[in-house]
Amino acid sequence: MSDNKIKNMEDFAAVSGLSRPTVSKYFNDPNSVRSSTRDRIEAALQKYDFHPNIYAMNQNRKLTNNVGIVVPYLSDPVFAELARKVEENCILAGFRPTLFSAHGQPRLEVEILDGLRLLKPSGVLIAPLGRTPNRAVIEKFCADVPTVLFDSFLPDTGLGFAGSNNPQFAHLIVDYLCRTGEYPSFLEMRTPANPNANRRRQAYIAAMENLGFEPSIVKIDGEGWAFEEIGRSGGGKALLEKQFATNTILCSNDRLAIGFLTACYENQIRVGRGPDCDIRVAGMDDHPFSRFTCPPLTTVAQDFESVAKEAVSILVASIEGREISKPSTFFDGRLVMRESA
Amino acid sequence: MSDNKIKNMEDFAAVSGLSRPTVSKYFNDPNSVRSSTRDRIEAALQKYDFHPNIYAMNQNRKLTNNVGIVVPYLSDPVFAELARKVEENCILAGFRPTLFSAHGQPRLEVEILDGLRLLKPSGVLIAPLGRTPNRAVIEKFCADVPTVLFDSFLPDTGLGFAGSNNPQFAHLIVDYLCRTGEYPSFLEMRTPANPNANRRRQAYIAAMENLGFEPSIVKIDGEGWAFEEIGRSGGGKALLEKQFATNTILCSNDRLAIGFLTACYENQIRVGRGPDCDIRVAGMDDHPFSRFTCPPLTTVAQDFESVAKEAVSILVASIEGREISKPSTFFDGRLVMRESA
DNA sequence: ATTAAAAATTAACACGCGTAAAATTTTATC
DNA sequence: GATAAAATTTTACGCGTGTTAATTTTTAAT
Repeated sequence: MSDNKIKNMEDFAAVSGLSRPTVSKYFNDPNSVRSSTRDRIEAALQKYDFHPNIYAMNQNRKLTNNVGIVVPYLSDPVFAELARKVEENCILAGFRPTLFSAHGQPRLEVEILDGLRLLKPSGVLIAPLGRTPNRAVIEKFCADVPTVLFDSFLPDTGLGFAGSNNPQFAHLIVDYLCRTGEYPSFLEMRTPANPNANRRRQAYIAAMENLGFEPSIVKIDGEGWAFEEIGRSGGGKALLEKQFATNTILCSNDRLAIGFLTACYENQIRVGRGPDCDIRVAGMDDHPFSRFTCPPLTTVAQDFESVAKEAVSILVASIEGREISKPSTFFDGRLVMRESA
Repeated sequence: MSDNKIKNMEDFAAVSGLSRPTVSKYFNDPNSVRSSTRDRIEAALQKYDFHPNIYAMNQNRKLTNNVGIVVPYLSDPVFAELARKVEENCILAGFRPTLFSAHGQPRLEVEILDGLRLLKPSGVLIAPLGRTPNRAVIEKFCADVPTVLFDSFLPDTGLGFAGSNNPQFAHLIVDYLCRTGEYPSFLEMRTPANPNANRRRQAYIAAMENLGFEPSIVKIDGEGWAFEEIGRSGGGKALLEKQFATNTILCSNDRLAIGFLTACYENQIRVGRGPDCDIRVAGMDDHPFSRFTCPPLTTVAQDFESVAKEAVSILVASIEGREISKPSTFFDGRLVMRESA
């Protein structure tokens, strides 16, 4: 640990008895130098702990080691989990991921993308907010920077996509609910913050018609990302006004369901599938807290791990110049039966 | 938008009819040039949309625009919220914040700090994991990089600290619970992931003794950051074994309380302050989800906004060379009365 | 031991911008 | 309009690394 004034690669090359270009080669790919050379460098690294200046590196390199990860709303535990797994996979693939959240604001999403351009990243993984005005911005961005979309699909944009098979989610839970009791009414926001909501609604309708039932959708007011509060107030109002066609409610997502469960509690409506219960409630996503609601929420679990892995693997393939065999993958969800339905 | 091959500041200076050093001055501080000059540059910016290469900038600048934000666990919505507000305040202060989560792993916390050194940030805001083996690492880091701690206090470390007055939290809620009913037993993890837990326990003891009651603490097993599950399983076990001295349970934090509420539900124990209820439950933090538990959780709200603002303001003061009048600030919590207690 | 191939060295330029000193121009003051 | 002050230009060097071409050294194969 005698780091005697090793200020740059020049100095470090000197103390390791090599030339700077050789050392530079090593840092760009340790396997590009002879193993005996590699050993000398690594021995010197132990003694002097030198780190190349990343700004000087990135200034000249065609490809930085940076990867940007952008999610619409990091305070939403579903996205926090997804982002965590994407980050993990990026690190495993040898990248330096940087995490960004649009905090639900389209303006911020644009700013993040602008900032990312300056970082000259090797690639970007983005779960778009999905708001119409930003579609063009994201398309433009994808044209400039190797970008993989995840979670929320945009047609003909980016290198590829990995996300959930939202229609399958709705079919799965609708089938389950119908099989085990009354057919479900659907609860959602009138203007969903996330475009996956639309696919889930459409699949709900299709699944219902498939089984010969009349779809029944209750749309509640509320803007933004405070889904629980929207589910509570809007869902409570819908309950009081008896807007639901049946006593089985399928919520567009778990966060909405969590708020709706609170509304049920406030109105002394017993939730569950027991004989003494008034109503069944189900969601979609398998939000980290869904297991801890009262009663625990029946839902469809997203396969975060597969989504994250696939998204990163598309990016890696593209960066390494390989063909992308399957640009878009939609992973099936898994039914999670708990006590709420 | 006729961006005709403007590749660097040289080119851009040419098309704006100025010299490169003047343009460079402008980008480092628009007010450092004459207003007529500023206008010419900004007019040219409209036409050519040039952005200085941040790698070249940061290579030579004494101070980069970067600020690192490090939190122990981003999937915990309490930290997600806190991080969001810190980020917001950094942007307002003119910085480029980058967010990192240690994901509860001390090893990752060290790696993040190592990575941050390379970024040569103007400053770092860190909420330490608080695990003993990392204390030395963080102290060393603080000696090298201007660093402000938040949320979790470490004595004699960094430029300053902003966090919650955890002892006051416990006093506040203990007083409330004693005033409105039976005195509380305390539920916590045997080996808390977060060091604030220790301050809360000590303050619970002090508050109880202050009021002439015998403190009663139930410690439950469980490692890691899955607090809800630990609260559910450990709390449920404690309930069955009748470990609690009273029927009022104060949980060390909201996430533990959320899990404990689930345990109560599973054991058909009615939670609340009504005459038909069996038990009262309270937490600390005001977790975003606490308003939506069944029943809604009585708790003490952290003043995230003040903590974030103060932490950033300490950093800004230090960077601008001003005296830091008050290095450590502990913000009081606000009692949030809901139905659980 | 000879020879071809692989790896390392040397020398040099490039990247894009910060910054400093001296010379020049512009602006403000009286 | 003269003078001082402020802003800008010119010139030049520095930052730490990537990268390339020509040369030398080392390794592997015969």
